[in-house]
Amino acid sequence: MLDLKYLRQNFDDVKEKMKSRGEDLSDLDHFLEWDEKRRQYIQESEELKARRNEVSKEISQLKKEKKDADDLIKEMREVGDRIKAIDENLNEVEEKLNELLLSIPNVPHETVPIGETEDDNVVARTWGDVREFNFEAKPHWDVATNLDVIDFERASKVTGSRFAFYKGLGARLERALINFMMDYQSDEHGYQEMMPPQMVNRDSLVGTGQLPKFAEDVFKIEDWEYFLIPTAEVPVTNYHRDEILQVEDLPKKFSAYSANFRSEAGSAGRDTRGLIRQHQFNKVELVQLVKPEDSYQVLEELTGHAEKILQLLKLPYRVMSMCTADLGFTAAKKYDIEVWIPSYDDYREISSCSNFEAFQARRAGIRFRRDSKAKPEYVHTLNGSGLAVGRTVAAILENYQEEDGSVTIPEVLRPYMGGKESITP
RNA sequence: GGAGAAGUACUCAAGUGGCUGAAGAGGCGCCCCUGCUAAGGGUGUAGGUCGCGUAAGCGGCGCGAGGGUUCAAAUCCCUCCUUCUCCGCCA
Repeated sequence: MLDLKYLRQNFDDVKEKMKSRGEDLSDLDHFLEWDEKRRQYIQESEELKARRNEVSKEISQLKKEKKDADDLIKEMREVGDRIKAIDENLNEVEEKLNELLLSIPNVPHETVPIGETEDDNVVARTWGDVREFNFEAKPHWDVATNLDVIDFERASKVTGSRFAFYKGLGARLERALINFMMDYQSDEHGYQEMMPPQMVNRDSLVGTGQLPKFAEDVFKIEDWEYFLIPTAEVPVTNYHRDEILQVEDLPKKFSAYSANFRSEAGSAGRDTRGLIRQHQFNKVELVQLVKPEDSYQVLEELTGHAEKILQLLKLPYRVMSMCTADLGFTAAKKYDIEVWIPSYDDYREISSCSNFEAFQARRAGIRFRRDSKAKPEYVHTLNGSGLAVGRTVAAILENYQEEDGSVTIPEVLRPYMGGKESITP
């Protein structure tokens, strides 16, 4: 959410920047009108309320003196009616204004490349050498099925498409990755470990920006105002919702493992095979709440924290700086980390690291005070996957496969795999 | 799920229609006295939000949340949320 006053004062500038995101701007046109109306209603209403407060004291005085106050009471009855009418108008326009504000995406940072499609994303750096196979490399779903470590078929029987059973060493590998990532992020990068609720209420999803605009992407629990989380970002960022933090508490660094649930509405037919696009997947998420002046440096650090995991797993990747058209709704700047997936003969997103500046903090009411006398300011929020576990498994199965169908276990994971060095048929 | 109790400022807490636009205490800030500690006196204290204003400032809202009754609500009514106690159920 953008700041009301900021939007009022920089309306044309914001409009221009929205254009660079490829946003439909028709909604924006009412803003100035509604904003003006709102303030007009507030003034009228408050003037009457001040009068009512004053007269109420007079009435109280008169009553005490056993004098007649009927005229004043009658007058105030009318004033009360007028206030009620004005407040109804006010509520109406505030609702519209709020809805509009909640639907406006974040303003891109000046360092974000301008672009019109995902093809305009910029490669920031690449790491590692793509392996040359001297045999025909298989896609991970074949590798996994042949090793009997993942069962997609029975998952569709038990649940439906886009689900998987991990079995045996496959399940162990998934769990090893979760533990390795969690351990590493807290031990080496100073994140505080969190295990969040995996369902959240509506306010939390509004806070991080999934609602109201993207309701079709999240699963809602029938008969409840609860939703399955699409990412641990939601519960963890909202942990401090509607709070004022002390400056000494910043930065807040949280790492959280959770399952993630996404309806993948609009993705029918894409990545239908394998682990790449599931309705449920595991992810370790990094979340930071920081002082505004620190957030861009922290974005670089946090991206590095995610990259480090890929480096330790020795999986080749590249970092993409998302262009204005591919930023998503909430980010002011975003890096996607893409891991090499041989069967796609391409890099695929495995982590997404974003600086939201105050966009989420304003929605969620997360503030801090620089000292005991200072006015509260909004924190900047950031998050990034560190990493998406299912896609990491896919990358390992493919990049570490051998001609005999076995898969070598990356060294750093072996302590988590009971010392095993490979998964064999 | 059933029965009951409670949610008031940083904390504890008084308060059943107007002098509570929030007593009192603790804590915290400032001042005085004393003075190596401790004690005492005075004084201030919603750290929120919105509107108007260049500003000083003025005003609205604000007693868990949202409605309602009333000239006037922390106080009366309704709905909801949370916490606690007992019972039931349960990994």
